[in-house]
Amino acid sequence: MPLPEVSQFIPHIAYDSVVFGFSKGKLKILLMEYHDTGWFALPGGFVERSENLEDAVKRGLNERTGLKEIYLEQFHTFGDTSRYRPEVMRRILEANGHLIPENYWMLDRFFSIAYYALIDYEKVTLMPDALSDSIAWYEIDKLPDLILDHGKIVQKALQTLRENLDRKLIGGNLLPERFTMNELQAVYEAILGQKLRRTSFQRKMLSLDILDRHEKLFTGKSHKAPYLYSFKTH
Amino acid sequence: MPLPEVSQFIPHIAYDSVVFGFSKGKLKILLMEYHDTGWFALPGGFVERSENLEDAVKRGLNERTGLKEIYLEQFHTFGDTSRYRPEVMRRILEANGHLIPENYWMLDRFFSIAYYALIDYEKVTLMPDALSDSIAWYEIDKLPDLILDHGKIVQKALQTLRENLDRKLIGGNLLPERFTMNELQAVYEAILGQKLRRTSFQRKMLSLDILDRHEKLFTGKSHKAPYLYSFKTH
DNA sequence: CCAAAAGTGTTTCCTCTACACCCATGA
DNA sequence: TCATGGGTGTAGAGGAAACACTTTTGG
Repeated sequence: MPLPEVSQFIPHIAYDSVVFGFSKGKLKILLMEYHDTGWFALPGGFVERSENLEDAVKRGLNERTGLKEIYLEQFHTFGDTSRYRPEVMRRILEANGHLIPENYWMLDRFFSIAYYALIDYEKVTLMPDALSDSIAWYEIDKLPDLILDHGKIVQKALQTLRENLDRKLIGGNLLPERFTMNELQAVYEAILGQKLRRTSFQRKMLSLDILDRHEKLFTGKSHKAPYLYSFKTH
Repeated sequence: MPLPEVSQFIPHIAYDSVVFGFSKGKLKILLMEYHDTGWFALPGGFVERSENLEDAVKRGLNERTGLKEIYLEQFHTFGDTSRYRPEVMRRILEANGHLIPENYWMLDRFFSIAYYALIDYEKVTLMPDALSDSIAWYEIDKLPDLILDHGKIVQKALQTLRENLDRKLIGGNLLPERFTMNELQAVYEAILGQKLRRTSFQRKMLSLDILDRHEKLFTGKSHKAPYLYSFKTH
């Protein structure tokens, strides 16, 4: 695959996405590992000349996860000069066997507009891009070192997610359509990083009047079967 | 003054600032009026090649208000293609008597990183820039029409300000060092757009343990003199 | 019947609200 | 002494937290 031409994209502008998923009781995010470098990074990309910013982010996420409808939230734009480390991108491109032209646009200084996404872990089909060995899930508290300021971006994403937890009905976007109260509580606990009281949590969620109660889920275990819930649509 | 050269600035990237001040019981923001167009816009600018984003915003605000220390908060980046209206900037430049070169960089598509600032109205000395007739205060609910999406930017700034009102101790940045409880309440009411109860407000503020109480303020009016307060520095 | 987990009732505590009252000030 | 606005005391309403209790399930 040839190097992207600057004529296709807007120079100096990139996005990075922190994609949250929930599985086996753990909060996870997606990371790319670049060929032959051992370097990890957030999935990101560039904006085409006539493309809306948010459409660019959705396009990139669709290419890597196969998802069409994605819950997205912009949370910060990173524009410090300390992000300007042309040797990092140079090494990534060279490790892919590219010959880099003089003054190549991808080695310029970039401003990164950061988004977080919330997705249903089960619905994702991961597809690495041309520069990457892999794209995979990593537990939020067991991340490898990331390039540039991507570690800081993850921390800011997590902080914003916590602040928005009550205001924006985040929980549902990380679960399948129908879920038990226990599963929802596990999501909240994973995001906040602390245990919550079972009875208080249940009452609080029910009092918000945002859940529909459905049939019970029989698991074969010898105890009362929990109800399934879904978020109200309107 | 000659047209700025692209070599000095990063193309495609701009910032806009919503500068809040409080005076005579009203919440106000700063607007520029451009020469010979009747057009109003937020104070904004470009980022120099080796300049941190936030330093660029502070530089721009310092040039227009004379203030050195400014409370700044980034709240959103606007990147829709609908913002790309080169004829707007062309008219502004031409109204200033400039001859515009072919493919001039200021007529390109721009992404705008928006900040809001909170400042002490009394400390400001307003200075218009080269393109503007004036820079002046406008009451937040009596704004003229603004160019491009600047109206949307103001709305988003106000919304973010309201959401952050409790979390970030905003009130103090809009007042002088020392103020009465009544003045602080007036700031809150102006931001929220609604009346608050006097006694509840006082108790709430005091219970937060963020205020120091100082001497009384004697105004010569025939009633009990209110205490002056300041925000704790710690 | 038992163990385990889900769901609900109840008591307690704390906070916010509403309203009243007292205080300080200058005319 | 009065009018005005500032500050605080207090009783009641509302909601969160803690704990106990009941319910449901399969072994």
